[in-house]
Amino acid sequence: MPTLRQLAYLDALARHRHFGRAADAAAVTQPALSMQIKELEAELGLTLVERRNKGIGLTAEGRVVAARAAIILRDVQDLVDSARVQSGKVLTGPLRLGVIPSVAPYLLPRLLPALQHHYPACAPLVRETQTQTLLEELQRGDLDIVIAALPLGGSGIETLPLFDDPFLLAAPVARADLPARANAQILNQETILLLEEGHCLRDQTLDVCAAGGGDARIGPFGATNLATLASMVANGYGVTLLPTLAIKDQPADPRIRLIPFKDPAPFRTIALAWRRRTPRERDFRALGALLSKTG
Amino acid sequence: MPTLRQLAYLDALARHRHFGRAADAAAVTQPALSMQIKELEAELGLTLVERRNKGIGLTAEGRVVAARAAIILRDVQDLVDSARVQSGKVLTGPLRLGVIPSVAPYLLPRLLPALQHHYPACAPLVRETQTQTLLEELQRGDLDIVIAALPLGGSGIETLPLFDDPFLLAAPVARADLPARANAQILNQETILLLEEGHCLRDQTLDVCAAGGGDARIGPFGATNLATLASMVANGYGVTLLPTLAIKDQPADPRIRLIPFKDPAPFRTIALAWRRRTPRERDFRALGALLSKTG
DNA sequence: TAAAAATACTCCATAGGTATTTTAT
DNA sequence: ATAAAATACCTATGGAGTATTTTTA
Repeated sequence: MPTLRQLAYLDALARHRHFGRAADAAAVTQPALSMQIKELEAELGLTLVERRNKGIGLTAEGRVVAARAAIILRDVQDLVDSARVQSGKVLTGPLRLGVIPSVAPYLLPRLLPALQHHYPACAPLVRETQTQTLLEELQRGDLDIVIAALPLGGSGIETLPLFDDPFLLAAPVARADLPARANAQILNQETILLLEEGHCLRDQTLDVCAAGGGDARIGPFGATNLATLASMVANGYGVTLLPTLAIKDQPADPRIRLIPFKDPAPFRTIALAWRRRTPRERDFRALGALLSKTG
Repeated sequence: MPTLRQLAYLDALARHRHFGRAADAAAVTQPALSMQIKELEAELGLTLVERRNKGIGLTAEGRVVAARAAIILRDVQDLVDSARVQSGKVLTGPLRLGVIPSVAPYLLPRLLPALQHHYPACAPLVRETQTQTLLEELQRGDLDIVIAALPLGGSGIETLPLFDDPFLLAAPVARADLPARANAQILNQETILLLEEGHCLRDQTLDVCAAGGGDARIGPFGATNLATLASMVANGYGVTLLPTLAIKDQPADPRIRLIPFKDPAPFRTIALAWRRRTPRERDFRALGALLSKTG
């Protein structure tokens, strides 16, 4: 029977496609990892790795075995996590937290100190990227928990809504012609500035546009973060929707006019998401409670 | 991170509830197993085992951890099996085969030699017990494959029908009053001898009785195998249904009269069953093909 | 020829065995 | 008092490190 160590080394190799870097990731030397892989191949009677000069590759069999190994390793991690939870410890140890870019800079400055205060034994590790990537990493077990906007599809994902985050229309302050209360139809006459493809906020903004008739002009550049988007608005390139979260703790840019929507105002819902089979649900609900209190 | 060895020892301990016997099962000495369990407890920060004088028990946490460990160990076995299948080997190595008692003595004498002949590297390990137990052991991964009668419920179980096995009415030879062709109604006038509770053949026989009106008398004893049942019939205690499989290769008892049913004759369907997620499906289909050819 | 993996070798941690003690009923 | 697990101690295996060679694109 192979050892977990061998499976972990194979997993590292599958991720890095390079013996040396995989060994670094596994915190051992390259020969140590090479030997274990060789041993595993001998034990299984298969060639798992195609040794090449530049960047090795897994064989077809190697990919199958590595995929199984990844699942096993995740389940072992779950076993360890379940033990930790059962020993009564709430939110202790590493917490690999993924957050979408349109939330991270506004929520984390409040969340992380609160987490440190209420759960000093918790060691959060934050990763910021788009929803799709976060969910994939969640499924693989590379992340423990994700903060993103609903809807969060994907089987095996459980969500806990945290709060609704209404959108505001952000226009250059010069646009005195705009009314005090916006509606979706207004957007039709405007150039809408958006985040890059793949950002959920982009899609949510387009949804609002569609609700208003849907023939707004789309700005030529996609921003990578809301601050950039806001400064594009400030400089008169167009208008955009900003989530309340993004402006509530920020100093208002005097060149931007923020216009609330008439009821019912469009909004997004920020939620926690985790793997359904996680043993750490109690941890995650505790985090949810903390976020609701903090937010 | 715990080692697979530690999880395997915990699994053995959960099964045997006794350090010494678990150590035997794991092919190590008792202190070796004790040490690893202790190490695992230290690593997880939990007490897994209640040490008592007579027969230890797992704690609540221990049961949870052991259940997870069992799944992980089964998945590792699947990984190894998948490697074996991928290396092109068909039906090699151990094959833990479960067969119901009303099939085993009639099918195995033909199956095992054929298996030995066509797949000499295959090492079958046969277990004979009732369907319910077989299916549980299949799910747990204690068996690789099961031969039983349909229907075989249970999620995650895949079945491959092998052949239909018609029932014959077995009566004492003195019963010349019975017609040359039986039907379900005849059973109403008879004392029906059955296998013990839990045998699927018992239920199938009762189903036939129910189809014939359902007020036959049930014999007072439940037999544990068909040979006993047949000898009870031979000695005039009543009648029963025998599957064709059970008599086709056996010397006929001259004191028993075997009466075929009118079409459509009642029958049972013998099938293979395996875990849906097994990596050995090719092995099992090969076995199915062999059985269909042999049978 | 240069990057990367395999090999050679040495060392040490650790799993396992035997013998014995402790514990719990 | 006895069965069973823990402990003590020793041994041997094997995993890991360093240094070096081999491989391959």
